[in-house]
Amino acid sequence: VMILRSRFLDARRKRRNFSKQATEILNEYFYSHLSNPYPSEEAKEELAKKCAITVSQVSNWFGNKRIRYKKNIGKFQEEANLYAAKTAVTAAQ
Amino acid sequence: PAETKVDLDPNNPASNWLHAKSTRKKRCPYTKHQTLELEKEFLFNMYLSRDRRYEVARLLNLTERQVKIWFQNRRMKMKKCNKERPKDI
DNA sequence: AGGCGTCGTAAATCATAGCT
DNA sequence: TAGCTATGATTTACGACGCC
Repeated sequence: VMILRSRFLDARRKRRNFSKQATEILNEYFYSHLSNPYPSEEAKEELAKKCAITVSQVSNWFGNKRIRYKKNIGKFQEEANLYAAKTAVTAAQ
Repeated sequence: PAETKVDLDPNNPASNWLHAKSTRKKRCPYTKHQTLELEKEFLFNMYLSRDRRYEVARLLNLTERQVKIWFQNRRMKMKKCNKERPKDI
């Protein structure tokens, strides 16, 4: 039991960056909802499923993204353009 | 979500989304001792009586409001932990 | 009215993964 | 590999709203 407990706690402690695909999905949502980047609970659940992460992790990601974007919009301009172009292409199909 | 003043983003129209009020107190991390004592109290009871809150605040040199909010946050944390770990070990 | 409850969040801070 | 920074998670502090 103690071993399981410590193994579980270690697993929680060891943060891993999200996969490239997951980050892609989250960014697509963020930049296509830039005027109101607040996903509903349902949207969060869908994103969580698509990204294979938890709803809490989705909430954390949006919280961090909103504040960091706001703090330095210039730094994210390139990224914003990239995803804007991408969704434009998707929409054009 | 909260509603506040106009954004001071002169060049970016994209972010109209809001912020904390300017009157908000800056977050000030509690000391190890304060946190430890609060945790001990929480272990004893998750909800604080008015008298107990006054005592804890006095002992830890926090305001009663800070203690009240700490307990609210702590309960939310506990709820979150329980949800993400339904299987008990 | 008034106080304390939850819920969702902002903003600061922490911890460390993962580059250079 | 030593730093440094980017990134995910956690910690304070509220606003909005609910129920006595």
